[in-house]
Amino acid sequence: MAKTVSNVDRIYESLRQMAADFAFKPDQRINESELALSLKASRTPIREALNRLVADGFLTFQSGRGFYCRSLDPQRILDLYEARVAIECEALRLTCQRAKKKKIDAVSNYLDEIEPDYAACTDVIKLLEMDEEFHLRLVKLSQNAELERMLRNLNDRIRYIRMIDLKRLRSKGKGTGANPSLSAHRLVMSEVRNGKPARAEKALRAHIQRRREEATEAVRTAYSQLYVPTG
Amino acid sequence: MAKTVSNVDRIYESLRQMAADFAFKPDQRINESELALSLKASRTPIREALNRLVADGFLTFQSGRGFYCRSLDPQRILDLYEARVAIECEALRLTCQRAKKKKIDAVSNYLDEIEPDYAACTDVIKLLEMDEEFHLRLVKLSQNAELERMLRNLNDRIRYIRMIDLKRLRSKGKGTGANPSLSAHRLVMSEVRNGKPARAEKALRAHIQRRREEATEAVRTAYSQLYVPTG
DNA sequence: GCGTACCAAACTGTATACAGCTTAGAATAT
DNA sequence: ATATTCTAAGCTGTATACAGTTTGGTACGC
Repeated sequence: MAKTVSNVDRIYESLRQMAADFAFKPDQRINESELALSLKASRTPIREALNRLVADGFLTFQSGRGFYCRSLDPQRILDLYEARVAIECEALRLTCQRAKKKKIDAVSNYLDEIEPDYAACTDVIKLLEMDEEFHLRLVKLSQNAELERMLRNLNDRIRYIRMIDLKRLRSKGKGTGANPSLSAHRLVMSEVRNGKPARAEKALRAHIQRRREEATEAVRTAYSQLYVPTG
Repeated sequence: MAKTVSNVDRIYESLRQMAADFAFKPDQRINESELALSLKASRTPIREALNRLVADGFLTFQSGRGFYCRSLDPQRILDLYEARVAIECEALRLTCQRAKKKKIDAVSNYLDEIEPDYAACTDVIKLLEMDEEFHLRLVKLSQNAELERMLRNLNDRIRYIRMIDLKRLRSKGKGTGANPSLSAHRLVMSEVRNGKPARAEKALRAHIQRRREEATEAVRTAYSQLYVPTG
């Protein structure tokens, strides 16, 4: 009957969601009292949660001036994509070294399972969730908890831009049928199953790199969306 | 005349140092009131700092039960070494792609500069500082702020074990003269300068891997040191 | 018109109080 | 002796108060 989730956890989750979605505009000062009011709590737990978000890379903190939303700097976004490559490719390498065949097949099966949804899905958020889930499962195969932790953090911080990017892709090439990500995922898995770590890594690297190249444009779009009159 | 560093920053730094040095024993519950007394502050800023340390991976948090020191699990330490490989090797790859020759040479020069100190140094802490500084400069060459941030965090969390490891190496092979790390560093730099990313990566990977293999034994030693009667 | 000094409002930083939960230990029953 | 319940001490979670700082605006001097 124990309350497993505390108030500060709830607040932290809310704020993280808000930060991920850029409910705070880039470089905007964050008003603690306002948040306390809207989240129905006092400033103390709010500040605790904000501190965690600083360490997560969502916010920055200036002594005496409070918390600020992270800036939306194209270069920093590119950095995040590169960090993803670092984490995911090393995980892939480790996976090829030591993952059980059964576990690998399970991830391949996951791709098969979601394929109908993935192909038909029009909800960008759902789409991104499935994509992240695949990449996360892939990294989990490495059996390295730290790499998994790092990927989760990167996903959180890069999600907003990836969402913008996906929206752009959909609106541009709508009705093209087969999703390019899905086939890229399949290619990676097939190389892993065949025990070709170098080829798998190359495929994964190319897959992420392709998205990375669109990031700068996505950041531009994100700005315009964040600053339109109607939220 | 502005006070650039706040109280909570001071507390955070103190606590991080304590956590890195395992002033809190693995899995030990952390008493906030005690800390407040010893750091001469109230519980509020203490808790803010503790929350940051949770996000940094130094502590864990259980709702209703407070903060706990991270456990000292050999597997988790091995994970950290693998994460280092991920970060540093990708950084190296990026460095070979885009770092200016001048900047690369500067890091090589840094190795030359510290060589006398490095060879003569008997202080394990200083030695580790120089080693970390080299690896950090190497990652900085990649011009990726995120990779740099990640390496700093990993260094903080792995430092204690690396220190134990270095102590063991020194006591075992004392008076052997040339330091194996230094020559490994030189090899990496020389491959980078020659524009051989694959060979540089292989050398760096092997260098970190060698330390990783000793980590389990170092954890064992760490345990025995942490739990001896006299601190 | 431009820059500076000053003032008030707003906000952050921290201490403190207290309610509620957790936990360890004593007392009791089996 | 062992298991169980109860109790009290200690600790965490959060609200609130207030001191000190930052900030934006206004009045004044140049």
